[in-house]
Amino acid sequence: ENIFDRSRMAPKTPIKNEPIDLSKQKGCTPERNPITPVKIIDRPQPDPWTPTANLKMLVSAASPDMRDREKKKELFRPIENSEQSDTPDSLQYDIVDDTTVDEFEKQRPSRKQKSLGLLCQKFLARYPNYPLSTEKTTISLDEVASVLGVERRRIYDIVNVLESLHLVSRVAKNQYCWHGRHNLSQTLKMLQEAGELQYGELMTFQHKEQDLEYKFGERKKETIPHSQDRPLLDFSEPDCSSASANSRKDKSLRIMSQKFVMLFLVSKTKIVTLDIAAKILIEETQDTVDYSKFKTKVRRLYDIANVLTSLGLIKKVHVTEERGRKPAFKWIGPVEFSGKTDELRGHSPTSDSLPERGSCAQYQICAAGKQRFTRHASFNGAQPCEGTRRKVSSEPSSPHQERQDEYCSKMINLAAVCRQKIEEDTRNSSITSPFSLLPVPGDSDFCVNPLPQAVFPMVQAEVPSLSLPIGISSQAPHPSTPAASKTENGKATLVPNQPFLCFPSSSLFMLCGGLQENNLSETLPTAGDKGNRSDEATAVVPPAVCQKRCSHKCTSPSSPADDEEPAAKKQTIEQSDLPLSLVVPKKPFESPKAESTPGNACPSAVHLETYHLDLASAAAPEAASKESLDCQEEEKHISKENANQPFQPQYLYVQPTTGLSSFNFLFSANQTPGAISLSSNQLPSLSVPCVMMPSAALASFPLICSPSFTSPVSPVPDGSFSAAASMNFSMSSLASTTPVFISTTAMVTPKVSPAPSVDLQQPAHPALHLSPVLTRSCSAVKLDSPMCVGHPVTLLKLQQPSSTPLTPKSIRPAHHEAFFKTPGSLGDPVAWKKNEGNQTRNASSVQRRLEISGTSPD
DNA sequence: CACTCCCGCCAATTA
DNA sequence: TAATTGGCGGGAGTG
Repeated sequence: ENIFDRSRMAPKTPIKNEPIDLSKQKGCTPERNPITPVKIIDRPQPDPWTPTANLKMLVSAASPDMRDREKKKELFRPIENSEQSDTPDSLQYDIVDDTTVDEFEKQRPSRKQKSLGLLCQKFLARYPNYPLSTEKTTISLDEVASVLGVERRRIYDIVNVLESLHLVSRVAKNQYCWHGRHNLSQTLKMLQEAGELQYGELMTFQHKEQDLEYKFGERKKETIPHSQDRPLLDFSEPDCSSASANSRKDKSLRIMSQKFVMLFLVSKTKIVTLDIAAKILIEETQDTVDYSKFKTKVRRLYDIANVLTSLGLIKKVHVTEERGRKPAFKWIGPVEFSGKTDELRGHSPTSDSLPERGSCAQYQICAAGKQRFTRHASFNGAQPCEGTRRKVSSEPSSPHQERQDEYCSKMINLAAVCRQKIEEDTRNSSITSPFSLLPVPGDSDFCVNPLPQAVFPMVQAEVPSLSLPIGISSQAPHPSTPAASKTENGKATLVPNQPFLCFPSSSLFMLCGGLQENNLSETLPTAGDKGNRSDEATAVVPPAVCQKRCSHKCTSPSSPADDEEPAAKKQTIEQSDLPLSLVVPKKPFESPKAESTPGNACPSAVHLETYHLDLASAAAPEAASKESLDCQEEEKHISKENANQPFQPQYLYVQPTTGLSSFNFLFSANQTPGAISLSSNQLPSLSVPCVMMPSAALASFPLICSPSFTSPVSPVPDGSFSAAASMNFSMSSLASTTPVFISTTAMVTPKVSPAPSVDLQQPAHPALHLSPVLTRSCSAVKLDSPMCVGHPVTLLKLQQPSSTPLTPKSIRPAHHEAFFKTPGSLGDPVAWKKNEGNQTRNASSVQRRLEISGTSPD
């Protein structure tokens, strides 16, 4: 019977008949494959496209479960219909169905004919876009596979993407329920909202959207979610998905698909380049990014894009950048989604759940698979771009703002991703694996002191703030591997005008004074990283060590408080519930500061995170240091005195940990007055404007303080140190390997004795790499002694010359461009490949990823 | 050669 | 334990 059906079909769309790959099914003998001798040769498999082959397939498919037989029959009919419909869609493809293709073609179906997009079209043709609500259409994978003449694997690809958009839902093994597009708008709306939360914030700063050719321009809408919104997103229930849902499955293709769609929805231009999307996705998913990962992501994106294209949601385009033409996809689906939500919900039960799922999906997704890492961070929309951008631009060479913009946009995206991750992690941690978050008390190796109040209360409403669960933030403890710290090149550079410091290497963070008058008392819990998946590693690391480091370096008292950890955990957990709600000021950020400083205008949202240290570098001293920072029981008070230059943004740089997957956070120190205050208080959340940067970008940079700062960190009385201490980011860690500087912005006062301060403007120390951009006036000091306590203002971590082996590239001074660029932007994948030195971790890896152009500052 | 992305191995999950 | 799912990446097809 089947055969007959098949045969009928065949005639209709001979061409289209895909080559069926029955081979898998059973031993189909290579019977006659007239057509593709080659393959045949290779494999004994029969050629699919022949009717017989098809029959075989069908039979084989059917046999397994006769159960669906009837259904199949039904299905088949539709299929026939579908075929006809198929072709039309093909429009999207340049390819054009060459339906005209000769029969030869038929025989040897070209790749295009076997494309996933085409297959998807056929698949879709089988089902009505808007099925009657009354009738539920079930989809049998076996059937479909056999009917379409493909392996099931391919069907999974399609179904997974469709499922991410809720066009179908899995009801049982081998069974999917077709919902059609009724809920599509709702789903998209949800995704858009979610996307805005995640990515949209970033958008704020793209004022320049115009420039962006293809970047994401995001909407700045005020839509920024409030903490409240979160609940919506809440992934709280992974459940939503069908029973099986939680599995890793939620992890990849489905999630990736949703995120990919979100990018489009959030993008002003509605155009997303593949590489950017891939990077974003990678960031989310992976700690370590390497070229192969990138390639894999791209492959997956093609898969997804093909399906979305078939759905008529996107189409392929090319964006032309300076670098050249890049493949991209443009959203051609609906853009505005008025709230139809009602409808959505109304739909089938499965569908009902959908909305939730959709919202949560993203988060869930992440959460699902990865508990291994824990990161906590929350951040709001960032507005950093400008600052960042500027910096970048500051570079002498890069005149192209456009690019920078792009970078910014990319970064934004990345940041969003990071945020998402963090959230997820947080969630997870709270939910599932708290441990991951916090080291077990016993374990605590981390120097981190959980600040009881890790949380920062938000001070200023104006600034978009994030609230982090305190615990989370506080926890930073994880064993950091000293090695890691070493690995880094400590390059510290100060950038004139820019108040922030960057620690190139992994674990550093910077605080910059410069807060405005407001005294910010910050407790930066940021450090908390925990051992991620590498808990083990962390565990391994003897706490003592950490402490040592801390103590040793950190003059600051901060000691890893193991004890605290428990508390921290608790907090964390609690907080987790809290969520990382993002508080976003609805207003666009216009912090006065920003205004004041044109360049830096972007107010940044603060992102706090807790990273876990890289496992790899088990002992990340830095981490410790970070924690230590937090640790500092004291709250850090950073007073910003520089009223004068209120606006220069100051950032705290948090070293990216693996968990973060290479993101660096910069917290702006100087916010609008009072904007940031981190108090040791229990405030669960902290709102700080910050900028998040892809670590990669940072990696290459040795940023440092901006001299511009006139007023150093608030001189906290003894706190100065304390301040410093507060800042102290676990200096210990820093100290361990890399020399850190803390200095006021203007100058580095190297407390560190060894090296006298360097003149800012000089590029400097050989040791340091100053990015060209930075070059302006940067002062870098090398300190042998890791820490400089005295000045609260800036910490610099200098590279140690030899400390870690750097790859040549890593060594290179990064361009300013590099700074912002995402790895992908950089271009050569090749660079990525380098990652061999995993140990170097993020920083190194990042650097590798990124191509840093090597203009060495020398 | 770069871009696409098919194909199918094989691990993770489920039943 | 077998079957279902689906991550993943080699490497082929296409331009």
